[in-house]
Amino acid sequence: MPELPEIETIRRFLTAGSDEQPGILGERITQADLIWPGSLAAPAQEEFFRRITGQCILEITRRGKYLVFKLDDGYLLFHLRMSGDLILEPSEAEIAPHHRLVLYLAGGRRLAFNDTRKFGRSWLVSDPRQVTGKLGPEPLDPDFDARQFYDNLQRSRRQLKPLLMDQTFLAGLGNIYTDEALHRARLHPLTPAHLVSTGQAEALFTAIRQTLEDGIRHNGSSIDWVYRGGDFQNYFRVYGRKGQPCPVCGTNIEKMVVGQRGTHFCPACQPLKTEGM
DNA sequence: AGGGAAACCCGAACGC
DNA sequence: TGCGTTCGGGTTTCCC
Repeated sequence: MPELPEIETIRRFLTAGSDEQPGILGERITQADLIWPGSLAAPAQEEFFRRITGQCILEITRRGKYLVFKLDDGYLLFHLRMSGDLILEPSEAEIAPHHRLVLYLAGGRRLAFNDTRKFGRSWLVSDPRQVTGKLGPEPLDPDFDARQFYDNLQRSRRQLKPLLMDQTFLAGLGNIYTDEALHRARLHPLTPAHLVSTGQAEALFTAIRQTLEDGIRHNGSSIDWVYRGGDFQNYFRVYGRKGQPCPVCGTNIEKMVVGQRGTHFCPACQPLKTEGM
């Protein structure tokens, strides 16, 4: 389930390649095959085929959980949602189950958008901001600092967990890394944002960055049957560890539902701060 | 404004 | 073993 570190891992792989094969920068798209039309959010199919064919992939960047392919003319964006993946394979390989969109490259390879649950989407647009325009700041952006983060927290009375997962507040955190970052910062998921002190905001800011950087360093997490390659799942402090000891204090990790999401935390390390405390 | 829920999906895990 | 049921997870949309 790709969050920022997993998306970044895929981005780096497609850009720089691996020991086995080079990346795809500079490759020309010779043909596109839309296997499940629902995976294309925009434009309409005919226009998509007309505009994508013959274009070169110049650059691959990331904005929040979106992958942004810069083409000769326009941008191709992917959101992998829960179960999506981008796979590089020989053009003559058999179309695997759950392939939704495939782009044939001039060099004899094929980029496949594979998505078991059909949640993922792609867009071909002239300006990526048409898709990513409402996203909040990038947590790893050097120009974004703890002070701005604190100011943003001050403006909200929402619970930290849903707020951090709100992509218009901060771009890139999903359920897993949010739980991990809150534990690292010793903040309860239900803490009202405006009650977070400057010191706590700084700790949370640092925790978010460290959690994401650790995830990226480990090439992301490979959980479920989805994305494979990373091993950060072996270093989770709280996520999926209900009933197991907190790595800091040994108290059993608890699980609750916050904003309809499974939320893991240590009741001892992350006490709930309320108004008046 | 913000919380809750439903919808979109399907494989895995669970219960019997 | 095999069947039916429940669950999860990112985002959008709708309702209160």
